[in-house]
Amino acid sequence: MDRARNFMPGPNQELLDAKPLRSLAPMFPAPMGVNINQSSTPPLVVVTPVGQFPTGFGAGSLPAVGSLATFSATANAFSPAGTSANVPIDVTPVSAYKTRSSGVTPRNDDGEPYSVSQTSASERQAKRSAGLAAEGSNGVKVKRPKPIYRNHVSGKLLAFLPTSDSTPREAVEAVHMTFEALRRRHLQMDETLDASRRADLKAGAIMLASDIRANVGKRVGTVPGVEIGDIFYFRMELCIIGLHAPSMSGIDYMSANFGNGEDSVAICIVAAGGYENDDDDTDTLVYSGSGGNSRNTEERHDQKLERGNLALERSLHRKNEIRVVRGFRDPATITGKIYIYDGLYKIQESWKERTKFGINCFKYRLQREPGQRDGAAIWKRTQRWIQNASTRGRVIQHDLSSGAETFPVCVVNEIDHEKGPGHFTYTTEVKYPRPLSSMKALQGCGCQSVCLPGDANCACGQHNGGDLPYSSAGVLVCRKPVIYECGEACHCSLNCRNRVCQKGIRYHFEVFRTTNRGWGLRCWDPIRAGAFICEYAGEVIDELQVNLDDSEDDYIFQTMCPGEKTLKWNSGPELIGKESTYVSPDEFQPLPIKISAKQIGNVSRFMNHSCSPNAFWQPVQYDHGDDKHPRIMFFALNHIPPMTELTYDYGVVGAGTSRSKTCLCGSLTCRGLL
DNA sequence: GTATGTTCAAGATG
DNA sequence: CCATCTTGAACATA
Repeated sequence: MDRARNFMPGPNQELLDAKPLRSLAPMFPAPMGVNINQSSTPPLVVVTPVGQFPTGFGAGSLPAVGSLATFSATANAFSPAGTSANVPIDVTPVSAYKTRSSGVTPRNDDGEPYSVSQTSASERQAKRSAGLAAEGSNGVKVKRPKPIYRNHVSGKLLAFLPTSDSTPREAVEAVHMTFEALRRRHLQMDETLDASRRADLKAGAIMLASDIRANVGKRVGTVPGVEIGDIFYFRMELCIIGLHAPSMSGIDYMSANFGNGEDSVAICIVAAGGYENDDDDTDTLVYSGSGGNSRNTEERHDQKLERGNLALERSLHRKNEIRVVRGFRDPATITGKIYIYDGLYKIQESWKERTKFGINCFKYRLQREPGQRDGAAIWKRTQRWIQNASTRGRVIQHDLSSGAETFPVCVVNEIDHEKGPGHFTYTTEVKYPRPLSSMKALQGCGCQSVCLPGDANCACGQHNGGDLPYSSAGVLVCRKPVIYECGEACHCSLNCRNRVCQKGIRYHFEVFRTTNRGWGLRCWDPIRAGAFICEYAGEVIDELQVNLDDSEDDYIFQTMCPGEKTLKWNSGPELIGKESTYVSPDEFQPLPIKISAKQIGNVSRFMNHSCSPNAFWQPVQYDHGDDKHPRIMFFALNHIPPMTELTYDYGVVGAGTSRSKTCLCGSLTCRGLL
């Protein structure tokens, strides 16, 4: 529908021509003047296959690989040295590390150099070709090409770094997960020392000093690997993935050469959501210009038409697309803020307005480009459902848990006429074959009131390896073989931060009909990386019990080795110079526990497999001490936007198992079988 | 709950 | 190349 417009020359043509210089677009065999980045199609397909990279560029530094088969092979048989050995790349030692000497050594060590991301590689390509500017007279000049640093911290491979054959989505995810790992780790350390809590800034400083980032350089339009609906909790996250560069300012803009001189255009805004306008209309947005507000030393004054304000004004006339990140109050978090990437908008009009403080301020009305998938609209919708569950339509069962969970678990089918999942009994917890009292007891701590991080006398802290596993916000810092929460033997209160999973589900789940994978699980709430999601409830199968019915296989949980994305979630330590806790697939030790959710279970039994999952399982103990049969808890691998299907990696099945099935996860790095 | 003050870093600018 | 300026978020405290 909107497509025809993309091919028409219009007032924005020069800008459209300018754009591909800074994106992946030149690699497409596209006719001149076609705006490739303009997403009239949903950005689900925005990922660029690696094969798009010309084999010759970058001084031959990129391998001429790129088939998905190649990637799956490396993903399956991951070995750190082997993988990186395939990635020769020009390495520059990291020399700056803002948090002092702790981590960085020049490249003198045994580890292999590692590629930051293909996005950076493409940036280099873009910068090299920028001089040629063969695309026409309107090439955008890159104003300040920055050196591309390679990161090499303490001689260790950095946890989540994408390889050169990562898709843009994987590159962004990898950078983002690295940031989150660093942030959680620094928060944990800060809380131990009761020091400053700006772990977001610390993580950001390390990321930028090491140049671990995606989509370096400014661009108009979509950012490769960033999808509409993606959620964030800190401004620094937007910065390191290349969505919105300024760490504070709400307006990101760039200068460009349009053939007839330099001009500035706005490229991204963060609408902080302070001004709640009409509820239902998420497609228009009124944004206020910046400046003029009173500062400590200055008086209030009228806003001036300069910098960001000027760029917005120029963008009104150029009619270029502007990315919009919308901030909302998130009632679920204490600080209560969440940022949602809402896709591309255009400015319709601007005007001056006198504020209540009596100063003139600029206002801009933005209209969302049609044909994009919902972003902020989903947030508004799910928040409404959370406030009043009866506003959720298409419900075929209002509470699958029959009141067992704090919040009802509804069942919806928007696909076909299935009436609901087959019968089972809902239970909130796993059920052991033997009474808990007969199992080995878990040791407890003697802490009064609550356990505190850094308390050497807290037995639970010591049991967990010295640190409490959760931050004060209840977010898991790092994967571990087992996590020991405080339990009955502990003297601390139920408010202790070391009691998370035992408090049960805190989200509004819905079981929904998928198009091709039966029933699936998703959530109305946003879930931040590291947050506890749910337990795998069911019956623990006694090892003595044999001859299981095959039909039960679909609902059996076993601790099989998950893929790389999950395994690397525990790689925070080496980022701050501590010993890596990475467990390679070779070293992976499965637990004997098997849980069947065929007869009894909870929402977890509806979680489908994905080779690129957003959740992972983690053994947790709190009501007994038998480490071979822990409870299995699911946590978020990365931030999960509302209404995103929750998936985990079912793991690699050993050869000769009758259980292998064709995988339908649809991930670009799908292993094919499960 | 909310009002206010302090501190912070990236990138533009001169 | 470097110093200065511009921004408002995040959080602590009142």
